[in-house]
Amino acid sequence: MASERYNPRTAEPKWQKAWAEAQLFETKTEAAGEKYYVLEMFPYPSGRIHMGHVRNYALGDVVARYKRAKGFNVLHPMGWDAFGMPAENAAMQNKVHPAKWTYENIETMRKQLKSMGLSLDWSREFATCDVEYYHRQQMLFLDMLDKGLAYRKKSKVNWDPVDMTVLANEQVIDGKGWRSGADVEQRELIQWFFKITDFADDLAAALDHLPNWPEKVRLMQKNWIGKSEGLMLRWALAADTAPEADAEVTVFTTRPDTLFGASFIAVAADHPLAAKAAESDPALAAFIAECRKTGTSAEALETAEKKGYRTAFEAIHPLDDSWRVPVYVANFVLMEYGTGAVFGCPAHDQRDLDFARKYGLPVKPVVLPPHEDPVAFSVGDKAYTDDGAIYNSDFLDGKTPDEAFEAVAEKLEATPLFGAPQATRKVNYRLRDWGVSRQRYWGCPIPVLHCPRCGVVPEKRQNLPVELPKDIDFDKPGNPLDRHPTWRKATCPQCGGDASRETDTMDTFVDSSWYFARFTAPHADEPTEPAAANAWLPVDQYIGGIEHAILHLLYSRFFVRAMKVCGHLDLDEPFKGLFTQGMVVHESYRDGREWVAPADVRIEEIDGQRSATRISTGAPIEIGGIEKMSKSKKNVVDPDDIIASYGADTARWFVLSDSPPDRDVIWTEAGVEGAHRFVQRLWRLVTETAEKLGGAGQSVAPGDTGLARDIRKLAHRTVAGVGDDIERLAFNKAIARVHELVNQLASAFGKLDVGDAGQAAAAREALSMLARVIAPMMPHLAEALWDELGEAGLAAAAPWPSVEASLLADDTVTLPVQINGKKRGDLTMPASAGKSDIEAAVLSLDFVSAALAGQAPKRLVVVPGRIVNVVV
RNA sequence: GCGGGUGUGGCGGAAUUGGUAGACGCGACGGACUCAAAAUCCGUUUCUGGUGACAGAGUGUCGGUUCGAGUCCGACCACCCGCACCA
Repeated sequence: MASERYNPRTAEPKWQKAWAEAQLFETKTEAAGEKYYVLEMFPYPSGRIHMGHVRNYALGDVVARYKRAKGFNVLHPMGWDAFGMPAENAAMQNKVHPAKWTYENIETMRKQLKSMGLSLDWSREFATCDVEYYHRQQMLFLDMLDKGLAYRKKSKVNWDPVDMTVLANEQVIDGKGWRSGADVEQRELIQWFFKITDFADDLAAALDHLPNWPEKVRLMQKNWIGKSEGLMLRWALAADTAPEADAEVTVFTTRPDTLFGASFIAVAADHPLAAKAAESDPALAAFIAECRKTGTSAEALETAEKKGYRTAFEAIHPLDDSWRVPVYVANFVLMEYGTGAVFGCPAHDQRDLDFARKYGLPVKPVVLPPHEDPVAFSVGDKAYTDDGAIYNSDFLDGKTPDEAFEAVAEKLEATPLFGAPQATRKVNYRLRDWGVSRQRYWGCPIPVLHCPRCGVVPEKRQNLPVELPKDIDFDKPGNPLDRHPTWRKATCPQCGGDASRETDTMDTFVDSSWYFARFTAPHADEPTEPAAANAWLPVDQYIGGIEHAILHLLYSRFFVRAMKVCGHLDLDEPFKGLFTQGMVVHESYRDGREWVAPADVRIEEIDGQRSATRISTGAPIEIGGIEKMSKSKKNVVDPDDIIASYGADTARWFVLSDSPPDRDVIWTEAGVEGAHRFVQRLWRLVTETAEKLGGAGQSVAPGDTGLARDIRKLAHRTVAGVGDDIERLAFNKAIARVHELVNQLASAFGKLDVGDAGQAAAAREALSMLARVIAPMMPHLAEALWDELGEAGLAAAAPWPSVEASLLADDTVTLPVQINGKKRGDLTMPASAGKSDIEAAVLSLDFVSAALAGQAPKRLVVVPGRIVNVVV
């Protein structure tokens, strides 16, 4: 019966089953059609999906379903980013094995995702904690080791002495471990690194060739890589101040053009020269110790005052050996960047200026701003960092800073100091190599052995995988692999003697750096099947949160380069198109200090004043801000509840409506209800009209006049518009168009004459188009409508409707007519009317001749198809 | 501090990139149907003045370019995001 309400609870599982049985979404690499790879960032199996997932996967599914309808061979896989700390935390807290916890979560979340009706190829599913997956990751590691892209070095880490583990920077809060609350120590450990800096230049340069990435993300990555070109510049220390002959200090500078403005050298507290000076100066030793202390808490640096300590050393100016500058140890110089030493030019660097003012050092300007008088110009408390003309600088006078840079570089490259060039050109990056060692259990074991005779030895490929032991205890802090009774014991592949396994596991960012490649051949013995990887990659449209703008995306870009070097694929960039979606946010509610979940709150509006009460007690509740859904603020809405009461289509439609997908979307109960009303309205419109039509209009060509033509125009225009909008990922606009179509069809169908075969056929065509146009967004309802309309097959397999171009053009155009730029009326003309026809018609309009009052217009602007402006 | 972005009705947001500002949705108000309610349908809804046709103002603020500016240019204000002693 057509008058029945649409019931998603019964309809949605039915269609999901039909899709699965038809294996509609299982992709064959060799199938017909141009390839299109849509991927959303795979989820961490935390337990349940949240609204952010719903939005992310709804966005991707629209693209996947639309492209499929357009005839592309679409790859749209799903998997699980399944290694990581929460599983270990759960193990410690609930005595459940990380594997069991993880796989149970995956089970739950897979079911939830399936209830969304996503067009995913589940046959390619994997979790990164599957042995089959991390086995191949270990192969990659060995390949990278072989190519010199993985190596070990000593590095400082944040060490939590209570949990006995290494913490990431984000896990250190105010110098304390986020879990234990213990003071975090800086420890030097030998760690594994990937040589991402080998590709620093390419990673930065290639960003310019990713036009389908958000500008913002490209910029963030560029800043992160932080390329700067400069000189390594050696300064001799004056022999009478230095403890040994030929002593020198090397600085890195990007501004050799300001060398004549130098007034001091500053070295980091950890610099060898500082240590040397401190040997004979206890006060300096104390200063260095103080720097180290404040150095650990990163937040303190922000406000920390620039402090320095003057050593006895003096350096000789590279361009004037009669000129000496003092050497300071300063708290603002970083040992990790450049050489750990800088020369200060206070006039043209704010930081150097602050320092110079504090210690009374000379401030000599050497770059003259345009239109400034060289005699009068001086620097106050603001350094001049812009372009200008070099002056006060001997042979550099009159040059631009760029020219002066070159001149200094050339001269000093050719000047020997203690038998080597005084300066060499050098490109420095902010980017550091990627430390991948984690002292944890639930990660991919690093497949190497430590042999007392042979040292660090890679495990043999045929001995892989190095599997995680299953019998593990989390009773004690520290890495369970370290204290496992037998797991570490192994045989050295080189000498056959006893050796012990590496107990570090890999950062989980490694797992997610190549999963998109694995999806192209998820069951291959090798990490990839190069032919499949090359056929499918790059990912045409990648969709995920902005929070991964830097690390995940940069690491993936690095991995593709490393995998190319190792012969696993032949690809320059992993993601051709990137889209970063906004968050799902919700109003928060609180009762005093306690946060209250939206489900427990009733909202009322009286005279425009919204107020909230707790449903159970009737107590008033304070309405808080609109914030990211989070458990701590309890402003979460469970997708399961929404799908159970409204259906997946309503949830999908809602998260796609209104807000542009790159902005935050505010979840509101009223909005969901509006979406659900629309679902029902569509159902009613289609079923009632179909019933009215009966068999009328079947296998008849739609009419081309009157109402039939009007109906066809509406439908064809919507198809064209929605297609454009989806291509541009403007789903909110696509939805507005569908609303418009439904509003207009509803009114047109009111006048429908079922006896007119042309009209009936036009109505049929419009409804069939409507079903296909909503299919990417509301796939279940689309199937139900498709079925009601008596169409063959599944809507999900139906091609995108083709548009008749003749129906997009108008026969007449209505031009707004302005007088002096203000709209005063309309003029309707045949679309074919020329400029002179329009001019004549405009001048004969009543309100135009009234405004002209017999005068000729000063100007008559006619933009055909757009507007007319009469200037009087 | 540096870099980037955004400011449009009560709210989320449109505006074909210089051409009718406010599409579409939410909310609100009015009406129809109903004994009544829900659901549904129809209408109104930027502000000010007017019963009204209509008039005036209006896209953060001030100025400019243009026949015409939400859109371009300059200055300022507010908010958001990223980076932060990177030499």
